[in-house]
Amino acid sequence: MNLFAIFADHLRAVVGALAVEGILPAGLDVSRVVVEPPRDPSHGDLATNAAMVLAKDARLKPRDLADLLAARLGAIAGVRRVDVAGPGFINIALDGSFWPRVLAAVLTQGRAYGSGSIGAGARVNVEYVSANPTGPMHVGHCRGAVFGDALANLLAFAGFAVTREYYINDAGAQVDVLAQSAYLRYREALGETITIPEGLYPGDYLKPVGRDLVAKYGRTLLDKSEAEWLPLVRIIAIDDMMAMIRTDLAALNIRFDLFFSERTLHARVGGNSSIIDRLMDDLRARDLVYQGSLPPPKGAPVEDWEDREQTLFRATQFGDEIDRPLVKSDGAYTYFAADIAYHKDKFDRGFRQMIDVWGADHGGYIKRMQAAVKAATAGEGHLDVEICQLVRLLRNGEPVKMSKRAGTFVTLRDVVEEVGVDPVRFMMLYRKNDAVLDFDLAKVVEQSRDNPVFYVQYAHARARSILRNAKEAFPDLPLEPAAFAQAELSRLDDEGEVGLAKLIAAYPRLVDQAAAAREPHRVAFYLYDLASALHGQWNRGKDLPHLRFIIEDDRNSTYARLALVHAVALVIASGLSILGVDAPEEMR
RNA sequence: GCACCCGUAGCUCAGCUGGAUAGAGCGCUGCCCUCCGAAGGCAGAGGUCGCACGUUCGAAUCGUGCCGGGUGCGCCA
Repeated sequence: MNLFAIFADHLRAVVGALAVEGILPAGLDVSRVVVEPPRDPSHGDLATNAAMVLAKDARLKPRDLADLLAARLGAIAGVRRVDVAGPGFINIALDGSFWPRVLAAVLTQGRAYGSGSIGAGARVNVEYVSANPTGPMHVGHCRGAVFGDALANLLAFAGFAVTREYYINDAGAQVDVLAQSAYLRYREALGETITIPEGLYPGDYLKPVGRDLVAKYGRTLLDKSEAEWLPLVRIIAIDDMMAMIRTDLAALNIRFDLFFSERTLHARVGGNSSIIDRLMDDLRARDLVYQGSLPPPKGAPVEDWEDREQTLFRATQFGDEIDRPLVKSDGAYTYFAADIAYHKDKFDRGFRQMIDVWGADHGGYIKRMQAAVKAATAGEGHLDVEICQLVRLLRNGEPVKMSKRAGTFVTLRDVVEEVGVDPVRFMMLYRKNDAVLDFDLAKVVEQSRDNPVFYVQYAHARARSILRNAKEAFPDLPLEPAAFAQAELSRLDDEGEVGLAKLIAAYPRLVDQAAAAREPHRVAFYLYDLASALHGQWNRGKDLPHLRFIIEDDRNSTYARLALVHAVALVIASGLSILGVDAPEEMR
């Protein structure tokens, strides 16, 4: 039950009816009409810009059109008053019976409240993390992982059919380096003293891989040439790295529907052409690939630039700034070529909408990838790319020093173990994804108002606590969700109570908008507001005892307020579950 | 040199896709526990929305140009 959507429908019906009657021209474009909560609550419950947006096409003055619309809107059941204000705003005030109806809907729908409006079951593929399988995940991966996961949750809640996908970069040179590094650890596990040369991965996390290789192959790999052992070692190493990454992700409560291997794109089984080969054939057939050379970048001089003929994709035809290479000088495909094939594969698996979550350092690749998707899917596929900016890790305001070479980089697991999943997830989402984020290890575990994670969880715990206490005061009151719908909700007429009801009524719209904008942080900020309203109402009961949620000698008012509290708890729990954060029964 | 992101209160940030008097936390000042969880709440002070033009009935939001910060810029991944 999205109040704002309902009134948007009412409005379209009114405009349609006026057109039928010949009062307004037919076919007015209502796409810019919005129904939203007015910024100032004294203006009413709903506001619309309809008159101002439609005035020009209707050939009426905004105020006159507003009067016309207002008269019709005033006739709708549940509407108490309609005003025209300012340049032509239409403000709608609902009568007191309306908020109880919203609450009743929440209590009936339970956790389904707010879900499923805009997705309409459309399939969406969300690809995120996709960290190289060459080591444990570090903090840098954390934000993209949490953002992608929460975005997927949000879209699923908004009614999309979401597939969560991880792209394993297991085909490039870096996994050969991984295999070489693992082979050294294998020899080490067999008793040799090793030194790890520059360019290989020095981390201790490869020692277990060495032991796994001994367990599987004994000493037999020692006699083989590199060309022979490398593929064998590579498989084990990648499997072990992916197992480690899955464990890291599990620590953040993140799971994927599909891990897609880049290697499968390159594979030529039984002498057949690979998926990338077939993509290239397709692009060539449509004259989107050619042999040519690129101009050197202007400005910043590139050392040892040499003009070179290469295989290029006509990215400029699809909005990119320059054509992009698909084949390396050694004849292998570029990462970009594989990536095009991968996205084409997603499209062929039935995804018209694809969302990729990338780190800030990949911002320069968005245009070429979108161009490629357009080209490879003949314009039918659509790729959105969400960029997660850097995270600056702090401790009490001081930057945490990290150096990969010194082995002092902080892993994702370190952070989760130090502060816990909930603070990590919430704080990573309590900022727009395209803004740099400061993450202070000391502050996020503080249990105070400074810490929004705690503040929101506390509101939920407080609501649950009220319900527990009510059970003692009124042992015979039925506190099951369904029974609450029988409460006399019209007793909720205090402004603080109505304020809470209005916030609850705004939740479905918020979900729609956050999903459409791909912005899970809006859910986090909304929850903060809702928590604040609950804490506020609680404290009003300190000064004004008749406003307390539990009134010992007023069973009916208590019951209505418990229904409200229960609805608040439901919505907080719902929002937190989108963020992947726990909604605790009590704080410890 | 070019592309993308950011610039809002002393600090850290929201601002509902162009609406009405720009909001919150921290910090500062002053209040509120014999009372459902004070791990909380209320009030006050504090802003030329980086700058300048432009579009519009209406701009923090859209366009153009500057200024400042970040990321990236032929075969790597």
